[in-house]
Amino acid sequence: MSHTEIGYDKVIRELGYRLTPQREIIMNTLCEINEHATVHDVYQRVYALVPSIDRATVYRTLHFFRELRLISATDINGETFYEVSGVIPHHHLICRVCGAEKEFEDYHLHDLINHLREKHDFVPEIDHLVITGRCRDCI
Amino acid sequence: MSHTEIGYDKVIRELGYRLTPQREIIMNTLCEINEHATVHDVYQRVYALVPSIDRATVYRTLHFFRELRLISATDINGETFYEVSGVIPHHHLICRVCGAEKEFEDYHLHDLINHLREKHDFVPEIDHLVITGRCRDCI
DNA sequence: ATTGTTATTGCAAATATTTGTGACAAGGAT
DNA sequence: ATCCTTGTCACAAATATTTGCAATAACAAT
Repeated sequence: MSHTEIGYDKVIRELGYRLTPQREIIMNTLCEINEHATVHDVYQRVYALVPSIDRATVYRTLHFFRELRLISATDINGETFYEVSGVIPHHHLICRVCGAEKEFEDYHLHDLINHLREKHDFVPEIDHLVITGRCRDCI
Repeated sequence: MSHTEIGYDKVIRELGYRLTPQREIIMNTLCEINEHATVHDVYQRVYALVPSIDRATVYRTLHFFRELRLISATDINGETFYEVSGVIPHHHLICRVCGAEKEFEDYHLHDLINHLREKHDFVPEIDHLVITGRCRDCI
């Protein structure tokens, strides 16, 4: 997921916010990591690059990006993981026993999403769903 | 959700753990609140009842209950809410704009769950799903 | 009932996260 | 290019959450 594809800078500016070096660096970092990362992961990389950037800024920026839906935040077992929102959302199955992780594609949710839209007047925005359970080997 | 229905004490003992007054009080508190509550909510009530119980114990106990799946933990906008696991799981639709909250019943997920079980060899354990999006009034 | 084993707790210290604030800088206007 | 407005940042302080450890107490065995 390259940041050039996203056009996040435009989104930020069009909403009246400012594109700062800190935000650029943090977004680049998330793109480089290219899988879900914790605040700690992000800060570590950012610090290696520009040590003057404060932890609070990393926290605030990740919250900020999430609010704009530029990234997704996912709670897995009490820990929060951040990831750049892809063009097509994807989701995860995680085994509670062995921890195995498996992607599953968004179209599996289409029926559910349509149903909620038609019968419940609700438009779901499911950027990154994580479903825990048991995988084949742990049933 | 009354604690007598759950038989949580048996679950705890059968797994070799111990039923302590602290655990009883915290479980009772969750049952009394009877909707999703934050750590803060729980601690406040517990403290009013037995001030000697430490915050750390509340944190640890909630994690412990969750691990045993006696309660569910749900992340909503970065805040964690705990709730006693009901006999029949239920889920929530939350509007990102106005915050309106609406329950939806488990059977809406049955197709998805069956699909994941049959085609992906994965048995989902979805205790308490929260889907954010936009409600009718905010579309 | 008493004893022994060890899971659990309270306390304190460590770590993680959020928040207030003055200084700074992004970006629009001139 | 310079000036203004005000959103953003670094820093420090406040709060929230986790962890290490010695003392305690559940509960199984006797």
